[in-house]
Amino acid sequence: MSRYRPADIEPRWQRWWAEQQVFRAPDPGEDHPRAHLPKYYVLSMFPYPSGAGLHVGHPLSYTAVDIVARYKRMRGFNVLNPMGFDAFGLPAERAAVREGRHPADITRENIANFKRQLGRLGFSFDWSREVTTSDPDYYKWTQWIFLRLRDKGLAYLAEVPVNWCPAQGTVLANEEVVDGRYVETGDPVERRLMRQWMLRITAYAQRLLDDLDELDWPEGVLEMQRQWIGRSEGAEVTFQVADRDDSFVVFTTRPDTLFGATWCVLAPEHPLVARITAPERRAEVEAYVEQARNRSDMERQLAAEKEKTGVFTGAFAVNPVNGQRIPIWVADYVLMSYGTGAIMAVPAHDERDHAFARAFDLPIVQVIGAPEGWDVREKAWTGAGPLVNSGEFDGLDAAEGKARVTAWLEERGLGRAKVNYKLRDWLFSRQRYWGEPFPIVHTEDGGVHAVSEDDLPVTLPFLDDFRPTPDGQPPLARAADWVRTTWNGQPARRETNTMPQWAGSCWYYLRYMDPRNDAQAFSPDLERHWGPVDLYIGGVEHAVLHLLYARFWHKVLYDLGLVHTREPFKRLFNQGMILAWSYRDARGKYHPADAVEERATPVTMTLSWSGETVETRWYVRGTDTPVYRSIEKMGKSKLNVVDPLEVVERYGADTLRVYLMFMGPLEQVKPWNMSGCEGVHRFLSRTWRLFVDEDTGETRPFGQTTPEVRRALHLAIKETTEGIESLKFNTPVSRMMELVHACRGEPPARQEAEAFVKILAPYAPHLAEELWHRWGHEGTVADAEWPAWDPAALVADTVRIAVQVRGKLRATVEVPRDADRDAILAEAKAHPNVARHIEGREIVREIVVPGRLVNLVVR
RNA sequence: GGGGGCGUGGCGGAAUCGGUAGACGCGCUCGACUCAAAAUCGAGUGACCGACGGUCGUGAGGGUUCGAGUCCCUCCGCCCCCA
Repeated sequence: MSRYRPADIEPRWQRWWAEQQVFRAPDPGEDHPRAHLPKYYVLSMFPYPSGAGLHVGHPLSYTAVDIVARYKRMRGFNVLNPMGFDAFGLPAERAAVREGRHPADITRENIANFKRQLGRLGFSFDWSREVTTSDPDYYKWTQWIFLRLRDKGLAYLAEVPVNWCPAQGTVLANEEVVDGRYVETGDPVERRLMRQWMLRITAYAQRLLDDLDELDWPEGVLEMQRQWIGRSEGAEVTFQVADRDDSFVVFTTRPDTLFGATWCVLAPEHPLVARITAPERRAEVEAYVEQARNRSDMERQLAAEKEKTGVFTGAFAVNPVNGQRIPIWVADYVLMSYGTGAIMAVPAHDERDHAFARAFDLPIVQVIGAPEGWDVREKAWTGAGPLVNSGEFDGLDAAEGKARVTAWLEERGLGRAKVNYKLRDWLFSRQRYWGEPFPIVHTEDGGVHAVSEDDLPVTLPFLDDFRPTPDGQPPLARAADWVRTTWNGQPARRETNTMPQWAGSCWYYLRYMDPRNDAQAFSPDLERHWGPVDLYIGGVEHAVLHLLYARFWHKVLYDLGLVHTREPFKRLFNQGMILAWSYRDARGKYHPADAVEERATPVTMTLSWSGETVETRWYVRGTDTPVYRSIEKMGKSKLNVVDPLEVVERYGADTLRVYLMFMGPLEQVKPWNMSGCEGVHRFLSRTWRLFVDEDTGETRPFGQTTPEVRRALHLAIKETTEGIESLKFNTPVSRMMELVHACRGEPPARQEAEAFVKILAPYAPHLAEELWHRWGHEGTVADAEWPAWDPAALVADTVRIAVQVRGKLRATVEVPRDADRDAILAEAKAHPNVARHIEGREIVREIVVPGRLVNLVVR
């Protein structure tokens, strides 16, 4: 072997790591040299094993996690770095219907493919802890946890509106419905009430909000979670319906503006609507309610931004503070699922109410003092000010006004202070086959019963048709023998809904701690040892739902005494998406990157899809068809997906890993550029050549370490150490490149060479392992001790000082490191170009920043 | 509409307790080696001008400062999340 050939080196070490079980994380108490070390738990969000296999986005976060894992291990930690598969889900079920195969077979094959691909990238996963959410040994415990939630009253059945597609005979997820149609087929979708399992996550709203404060998470994610939970403080106010013995409750964050309420609005679904609507208004109200019924909450709110719609019921309410009769309207921007499904409108001080008042010519009464000249009939005043037109409350500020009005209502039993959350309970059932069955049976008397723990797991029955039944029941209803069962001797039917894909990912990080336990979901002792996750890396698309759901389950388990921390993930980090060039001809047809070429002469083309005219130098190879080049998200349809194994075949896994890190900050969105791999590959080849004679293939003897190399090395150690700790993986690569350049082709002494290979090891583990063993080490470089940098080695004997005259750079001078102010100034002024600029002028100020610069201010 | 993030060479990016803008890499140019090519090595590479010097330059405009990519104000554009 002579040249750097990753194809020879990498598989060999991958095999060796697996055979030696180098990355198996021993449990405490095990007879293993690493068992007594302090733990460090790093976690990559586990993948959904899609049929498309890995794309370069997967190894991006896995490499970052792997670097941290290997680094922490070298720093003396017993590192847990597991991997598994989030294997239930719709795509496998769809593929099964399409291909006439079973989702379990498809999933098994996809997982095998993922593992084969992952195995080629040199990750230090502990595969002995692999979990798959669709495995009965795993979902047995997902079902078990569901029963614990049910025991605590956190799981219940409720009639809730779902997206029902009559043509497909199935319920659809919100994201599958756009403009009231199924996105794939265009079939109409309606809202239908169905009996569904719900999880009472709202019971944990305040804790989910409060405990965010203890987390080391990106600010953006914390903020998204806070907004999703959506806490607001205000009051509930009871309004009597005029001339009737009926009342309704509104939630408002502005009880201080109650005197300015000039009408109320009920949600179309509000039960009172039918009762209070005046006979002459009935037709119009019913038509409006019917039309609103089939729109999702989000659509309704979006539409309300553009145009206000609503109808008057003909009924009036009595404003409890001033006895005024105010009209009751119905409008679809008021949602039954938020607050109480009813609001009071204060147009003078709320922009949405103001727009509504203008649209329907409703009265506007000012109750908060606005700045001089502000006309609330023209524009709502939403700022602060004293209460006016509010009887005994006049003159109070907003905070006191809120408190006093609320207290007034409370004394009279007309209202009370209330905290409201946007967060809703979690719709936890799906009408799908490929998910966890509920461990629930229904008896004929309407009883709902948990399956006994001894009978878990409730396994999925075999089916060969995964469509809903013709009468609209979920696919599991097709398994008649499975559905029919008994409970305490009574005939019973199994629940035919399944759990959503989120279920399995709510607790997988716990199963990794004790993956083969068949008596418990996980042992509390092992959880006490390994938990919580120290570092969790994954895509920002899971910023809200997955992380909120997992936190919720964790808190429930905490309350059950099964986990010892309030939060599951101490530190969170999101990797940015990797984009890629795409090439489209004028008609919009995509061409793959290897079918296009760049030419010297630009040409203009008009893009049929946007009408834009653009200039391009790119053509379909060998033709005169110009193509438009742009950076887009990777996608099969765009023919711009980069397959990591293709990179591995061309350059090796080490190159892929280093390039992924070198591209830029981990969290940033950035485009893939294959020729960037070239540069990284050159760096690794240069490193190889530094230590291996290319002609003979022999390991070269160590040499002398020059001061320059020593300095570059310690700079690289510092940068790498600090970079990995702070998850800035890109600049350490630059420092290592500089180190190799500093060597000028001559190997340094053993100590420096080994230190270099140690810091390279987390990034390019195969190359590092190869050199480590060539130098006579028996064990893995992953067990070597992380090197320390010597601060004294970082400073050079002389420093270059910039010399500015009036803030403009005029020269640089080299001075001894310890030169004093006068010496630096003398040296600076002596420079001919500096002398030229200060000649004949008066120096009014001399600024000296030691080691940095001199600025001479002249007049 | 609300929240978060980002605008730096031909490209990815570096430098933010204010202190030489463009590290490192890609690309490009030139040179060495070679019959030649690949590979490798070396030099150069922000723009402009009267080039050992100078002017301009970090989305645009203004401000603070001896000094601003970095701090402050106004504006423009892009991305993500939510409504």
